[in-house]
Amino acid sequence: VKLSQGVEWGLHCVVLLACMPRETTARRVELAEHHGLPEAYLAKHLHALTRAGVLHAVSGPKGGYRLGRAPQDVTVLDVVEAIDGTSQPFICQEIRQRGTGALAPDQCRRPCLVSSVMSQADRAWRDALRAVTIADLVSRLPASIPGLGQASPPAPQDEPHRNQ
Amino acid sequence: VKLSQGVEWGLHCVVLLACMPRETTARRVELAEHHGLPEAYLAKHLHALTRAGVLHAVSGPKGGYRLGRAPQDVTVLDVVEAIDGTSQPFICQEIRQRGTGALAPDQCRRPCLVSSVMSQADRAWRDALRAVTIADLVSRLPASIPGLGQASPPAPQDEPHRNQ
DNA sequence: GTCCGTTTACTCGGATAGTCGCTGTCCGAGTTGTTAGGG
DNA sequence: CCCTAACAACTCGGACAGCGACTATCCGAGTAAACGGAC
Repeated sequence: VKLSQGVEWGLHCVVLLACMPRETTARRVELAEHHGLPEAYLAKHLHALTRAGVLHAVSGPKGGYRLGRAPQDVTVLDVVEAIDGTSQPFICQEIRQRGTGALAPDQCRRPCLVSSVMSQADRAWRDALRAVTIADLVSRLPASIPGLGQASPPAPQDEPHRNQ
Repeated sequence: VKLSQGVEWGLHCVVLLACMPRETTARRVELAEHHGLPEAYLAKHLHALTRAGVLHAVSGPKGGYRLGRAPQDVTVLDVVEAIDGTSQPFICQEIRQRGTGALAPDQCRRPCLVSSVMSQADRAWRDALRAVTIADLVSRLPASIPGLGQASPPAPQDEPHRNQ
């Protein structure tokens, strides 16, 4: 059981985008610097989120990312599946039909019990993630964490050439 | 989200051992050939199960593996954690305290919301696996799948030297 | 016949290569705002 | 003054190395049964 760290990055970025006013785009470098993340690698995950429709990317100047759907229509599961894939963690190899103790095919009409238990657990996990939306996370934020959109606009020339 | 295939092997082996009469040891090669699995690699997972106390290993002739506890006292989660480890799939990196949008330490008294949701989902997953014991799986077996312990004992010299 | 010591064969356990996917990084294609020139 | 067209800068998207974990395999340490000999 191992979960990609990109899921954490994607979730925080999506929550941050949901905190901003609608139709406002945030550039990739802004999201990266806001969280202290490598901007080049973050691009990979943001692209995956765009492919899944969770985010909407705008090219060119004044471009950036914004939410593809309303915050209450984006679940945590959507973000997780967009980044880590939709494949089930457990794939039954039907070892009950192999080896000296192989069962007859007619004995295997019903799915393997082991596979059934693992699928049920996986369903419980996904249901727990599907029950929480991005809007829920935003509404539960401790206080005011607008973060983006406060420090940058007042200082357009924040770090022009690093030495000045 | 990725699950080791060794979990499937371990679960099937544990169920098979639970189907045999108590105090009966099954050799590693028997378990491997019964399921059509590589015997050398299966050793790694069986050793992990032994380390966790799920299985009990006996060395020497007439040795082998047997259950370390009663079937109703061994949960599916025990097997999964023994093979895949007990570490949580999601580890919060506290990125909310990094970057330009870092929060003050006193703002981070409560755990990160993202981490909280992921932990809750993980708990649901583990609870689903903990609710099922090996005895439950054995009782739900379709018909009679004793498998092991029927072909070997009647033929003590099954394959003495491969050419005979 | 019984007991004991040696041998022997058999078991599991840990150390050793190979391969796939996540991690991390870079440069190019596409698009839009800007600007200069002409009408 | 207005329109048009080329320019330029900025954005995201896809292709390229590096590393760790799972996969797969081997041989050695330890143990208990079996056997032979002595009593």
